[in-house]
Amino acid sequence: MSKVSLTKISEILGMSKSTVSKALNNYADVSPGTRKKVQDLANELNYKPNIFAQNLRSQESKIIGLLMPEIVHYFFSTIISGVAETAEKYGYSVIVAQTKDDYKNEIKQLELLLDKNVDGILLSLADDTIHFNHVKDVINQGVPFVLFDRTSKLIDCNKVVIDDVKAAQMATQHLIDIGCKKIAIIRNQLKSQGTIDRHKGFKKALLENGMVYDKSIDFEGRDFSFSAGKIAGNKICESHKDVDGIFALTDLMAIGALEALKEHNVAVPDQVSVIGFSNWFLTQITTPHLSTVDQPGFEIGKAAFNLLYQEIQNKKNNVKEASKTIVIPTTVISRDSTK
Amino acid sequence: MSKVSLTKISEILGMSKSTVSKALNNYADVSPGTRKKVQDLANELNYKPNIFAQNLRSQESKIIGLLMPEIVHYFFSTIISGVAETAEKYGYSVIVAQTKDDYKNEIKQLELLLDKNVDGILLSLADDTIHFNHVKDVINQGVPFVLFDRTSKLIDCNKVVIDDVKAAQMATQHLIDIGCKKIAIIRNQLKSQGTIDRHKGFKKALLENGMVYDKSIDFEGRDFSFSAGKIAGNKICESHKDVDGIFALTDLMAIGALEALKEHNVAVPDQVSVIGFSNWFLTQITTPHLSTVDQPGFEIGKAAFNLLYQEIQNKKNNVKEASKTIVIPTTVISRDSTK
DNA sequence: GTGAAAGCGCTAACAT
DNA sequence: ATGTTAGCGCTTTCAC
Repeated sequence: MSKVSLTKISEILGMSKSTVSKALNNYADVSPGTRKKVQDLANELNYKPNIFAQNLRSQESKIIGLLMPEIVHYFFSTIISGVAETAEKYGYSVIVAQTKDDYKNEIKQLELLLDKNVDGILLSLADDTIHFNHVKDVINQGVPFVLFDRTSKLIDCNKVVIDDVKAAQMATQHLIDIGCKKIAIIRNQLKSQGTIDRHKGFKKALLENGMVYDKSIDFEGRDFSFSAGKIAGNKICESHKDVDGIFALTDLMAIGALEALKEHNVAVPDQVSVIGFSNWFLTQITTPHLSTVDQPGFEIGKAAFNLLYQEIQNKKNNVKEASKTIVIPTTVISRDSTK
Repeated sequence: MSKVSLTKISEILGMSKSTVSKALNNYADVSPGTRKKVQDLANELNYKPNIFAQNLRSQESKIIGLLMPEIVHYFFSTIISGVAETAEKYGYSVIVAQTKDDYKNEIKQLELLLDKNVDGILLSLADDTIHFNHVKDVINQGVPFVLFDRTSKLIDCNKVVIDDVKAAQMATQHLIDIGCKKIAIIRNQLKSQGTIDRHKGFKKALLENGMVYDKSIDFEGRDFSFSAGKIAGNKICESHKDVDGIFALTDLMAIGALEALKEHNVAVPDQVSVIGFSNWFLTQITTPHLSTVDQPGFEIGKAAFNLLYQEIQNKKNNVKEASKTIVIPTTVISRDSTK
C-alpha cells in the first residue's frame, strides 16, 4: 500500500512527526513555510495517512452497517442506494448485509457488524423477529442505532418509517374517489405491523366514506407474492363479480391479481380498478401500468443515515437526545389500472 | 464500546499482555491452566479484541469493496447478495458503492474505497469508461482486484464473466429449434462488449443454421429500456409481419416488445416467439412468462469473491499468479413466450 | 513555531 | 511456559 508514512516525511524533512502531522492537518501553530514544504512533499510522494492508525487513535471507522431482510429486493435496494449516497457525503462507507428474514441470522449479522467496529448500525427487522434483546444489547452498548421500515414499538430508538395506516387509507380513498363502490383487499396474514396498519387504513377509508367493510372480500394470502395475488384475483373473478376495486397490500399481489383479471377477461380499469403498494419498478411495465402507493426507499435510506449521523455526533459530544421517529410521506401514484 | 482490553485482563490476572494474547489466540506455548484462566475471565468480562488495533498490526481490514454501475438493479443486486454471502464465510464484510455508470464517479468511488483500506476490490466497469488508468493504478498498487461482468480486454487482471457470444447463440438457437424462420433482434448500440458479443452470437447462430442475417430486422434502440423494446416491437408489427421470433438483448427490451405485440393483437408465442436476456425477476410475472437467458448474478458474485480471496492469500504469501478469467455458464430458460 | 514523548490495543520476536 | 520489548502509524498534550 502507501509506503510513505508520517515518520518518513518527517525524516526526509528533518522535522518531528508532530510538526508534520500538524502541517498536514492544517493546525494554526505551524509556520506557513513549514506547512508548504510538508504539504508539497506529501503531494509529491503521494502520501496517504494510514487509516488503520487513524482509526486506532480516534476509535472510529467511518463505516456504518446496513442490515436488512433482503438485498435482492427492489425496495431495499433503493434503501441501500439512499444510504450509500448520503453516507458518502459525510465521508462514511456502508457495509451491507442481509438477514434473509431470519431471526437467528439477524443476531449473527448484528454481531458481525459489531465485530467490524462500525460507527453505527441501520436495521430493518426480520419478519420473524419477536424478541429484541439482541437489538437492545446493541443499543445499550452505546452503538448509534436506527431502525427503519420494519420497526417495533418495543424498541426505544430512533426510527424512520412511513405511515402505513395513512398510506393505505389514501390508496383506498383513491379507489373511492374514482367511483369504486365495492372494494376488495388482498393481503397477507395480519402479522407484521405494516400489514396490520395497512389493513387498518383500508377499513378507515371505507368507514369515513360511509361504506361497509365486507369480510367476504377481504382476501388473506399465505404470503405477499405474485401467486397469492393471483389466487385472490381468481376468487374475485369467480365469486365476487360485483367487486369494482381492488387494493392489494403489495405490488406483487396487485400484479398477480391483474393477471387473474386478464385471464378472466375482466377489463382493467373499466370493470375493476386495481391499486398496489410500494411503487416497485415493475409497476411501470405491467399492462396496464399499475397505480400504486410510492414508498420512497431512497428517502427513507437518506433520512435513516442522517438520523444515525446525528446520533454519532451526539455520542462524540456526549449529548443525549430522546428518540425520535421520522415519518416519510407517501403519495398515491395514479396510473392506468385505476380510473 | 468494549472497555475490556488485553492490558486490563493481564493486570487483573497479574500476567503479561503477551501471555494473555497467546492464551486467547490458542498458541501452543501456553499452559492449559493459564489458558483456561485467561479464557474464562475473557468470557466473563465479555472481552472483544479491538479491531482497530488488530487492523493496525496486521494491516488488513477484512473488508472488501464492491463497486458497480447501479445498486437499484436486479442483476447487480443478486451480485451483491452472492458476494456478501460468500465473503461472510471467510470473515469478510462488503462495502457497497455505485458509479451510476459514470466514469468520473468510478474514479472517485475507487479512491474512496482505497481510502478505507479495503483488502481488495471488485469492480464492474461503468458504461462510459474507456480509459483505464484509474483501474491500472489500483492494480499496480498491489491491491487485490477482480473485474466482473463489465470488463475490458485492456486490463490485465482476474475476471469473472459470462460468455455473451455463446449465451446469445443459445438463445437464438432456441428460437430456431422451436421453428422460427425469421428472427429479429432488438438491441442497443454496439458499444459495450456485452452488446457486441451478444450480437455476434445471434449472427453466428443464424449462420450455423443456414439462415440469413437480415439487417432490416436488426433494431437498434437508443438504450436497453422497456420503451426502446416497445418501439422496436411496434416497428416489427407494422412493417415486418413475417417475423416469427424476437431475440431481445435485455429482458426489459423483451418485455417492451411483448407489450407492443399485445397492443397489435399479435399472439405470443403462437405467432411470434420472444426471448429476453438476464432472467430478471420480472420475467416470471409477465404475461406470458418470458423465456430468457439466465445470467446468474449470485454465482458471478460468488466466483468473483473467491477469486479475490485467492488473490488476497497470494499477496500475503508473496506468490504471483497469472491472471485468469472465469466464465460462468448461462442457460436458456424456456417459458411461455417461446414455443 | 517546533519537538519530545506518550499512548491508542494489539502481536510477535526474542529473551529467560 | 512466561515475560520483555518493540513497533504498527498516527495524534495530541506539554514543554521549550
